[in-house]
Amino acid sequence: MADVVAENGAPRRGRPPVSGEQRRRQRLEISRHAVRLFAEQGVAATSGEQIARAAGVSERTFWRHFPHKESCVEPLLTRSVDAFCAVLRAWPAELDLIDHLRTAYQPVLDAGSDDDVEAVLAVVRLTHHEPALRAAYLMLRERDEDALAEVLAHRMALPADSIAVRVQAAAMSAVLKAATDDVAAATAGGITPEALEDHREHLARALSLVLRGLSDASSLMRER
Amino acid sequence: MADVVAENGAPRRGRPPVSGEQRRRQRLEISRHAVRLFAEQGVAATSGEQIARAAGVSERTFWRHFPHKESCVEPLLTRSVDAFCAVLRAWPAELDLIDHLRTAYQPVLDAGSDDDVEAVLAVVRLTHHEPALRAAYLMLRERDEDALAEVLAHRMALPADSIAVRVQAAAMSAVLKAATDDVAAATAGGITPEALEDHREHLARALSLVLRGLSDASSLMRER
DNA sequence: CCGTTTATTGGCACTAGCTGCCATTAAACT
DNA sequence: AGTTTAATGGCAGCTAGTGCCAATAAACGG
Repeated sequence: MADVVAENGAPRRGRPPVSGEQRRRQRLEISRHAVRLFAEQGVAATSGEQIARAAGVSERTFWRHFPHKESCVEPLLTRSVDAFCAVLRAWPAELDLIDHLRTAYQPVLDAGSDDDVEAVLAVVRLTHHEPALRAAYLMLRERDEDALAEVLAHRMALPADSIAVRVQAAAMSAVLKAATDDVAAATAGGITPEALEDHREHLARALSLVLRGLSDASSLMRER
Repeated sequence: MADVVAENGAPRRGRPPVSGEQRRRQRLEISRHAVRLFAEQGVAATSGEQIARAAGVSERTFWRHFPHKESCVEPLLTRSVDAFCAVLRAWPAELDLIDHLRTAYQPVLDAGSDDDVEAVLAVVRLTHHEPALRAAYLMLRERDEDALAEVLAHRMALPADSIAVRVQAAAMSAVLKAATDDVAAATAGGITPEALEDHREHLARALSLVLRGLSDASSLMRER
């Protein structure tokens, strides 16, 4: 029987490491419990032990999955930004961004179930009262900004670390953040399709405005 | 002799509370020691007790001044952004931003002594390896974004929470962040006047580009 | 100079977020 | 069953950070 081999050719033996996919699912599951508790009783009042118990794992393994308490929100949040990046990646070269978003972007919904959408919005709302969560949120957004930059770089046929791309990615990210804060506030009393519609339209308009202003990036390329 | 009275009219007695100015100076002084230690031996390896000892206060009062270890960098960093805001505030209505910056903006130098400038840049460099510091840095930038928004709102005669203003402030803040990261990297081996010149020119160009794109904000005002 | 009043400081105990270490269990293959 | 490696759980321990109270400092009026 053919041996299972690692990429480097060494024949693997013993229990195989858990797949990245499975690990992500585990983290996501814990994340859901953590966010629920955070929303119910606040971050400070929620202990790591409590989250671990709710998620059905030992405290020790909980800390192994999440280096800080606040990073519990990460798995939930990244999903929604990943979805946006995917939409961006699928943006046809000839189409106006605003039109592409109107047809391809389901605001936060791409992220997963309705409960997850509500959870994501709840976290965003929480970040306005919980500084620790806000910090984690901002860190996440900056990571996602890099992902955005890669997509833009590919589209503009420029290096991802060029100034033009970085500025554009930063501007888009800023718009995305503002729009997300808005929709979170607007849906505080419950999610309505209208609110999401507004959000998409709103976002599409602001984004294309930003891109229009920056698309003339040639003048930026002279620098350095 | 006339009694010292509080704003509400109640005659004040006993030891008066320390002035905000004095408090800020104290925090700044501690901040300098903390940043030096962070740079020398890393954040994790620097304990609150150590910072307190270096600054000549008890650990307890240290924690009273700074709720978290990482917030030690705040006093130093805010100074440089405050300086930028002041420059923005002094921006004459008829002048092009790029020209105004060329004459009025001394990159990070407005902030204080040469040592402080070096310290600010050192912190920015540190944030790239120390996640906790990065998070604090991002929080700070977001606070400063609000200050920026107020300046812009006044200039554009729009409410500070209007979408147009917020997007513009966010875009400017993003540019400022990227430029700051750049100059910090460029001066890693020592500060040269050329590097600062480049930085200013660079920043001025990117900023006016962003503003040009967004100055046509009327289309944004239709939303909502 | 002395008492009174209030603000700040320092000391100490204590909670909670995390980490390192080791024993135990689980999942593969022979 | 036996071996090998990965994941988990339990426990000790360390540090960041807080609450509480005593001590000191800075104002004032006598």
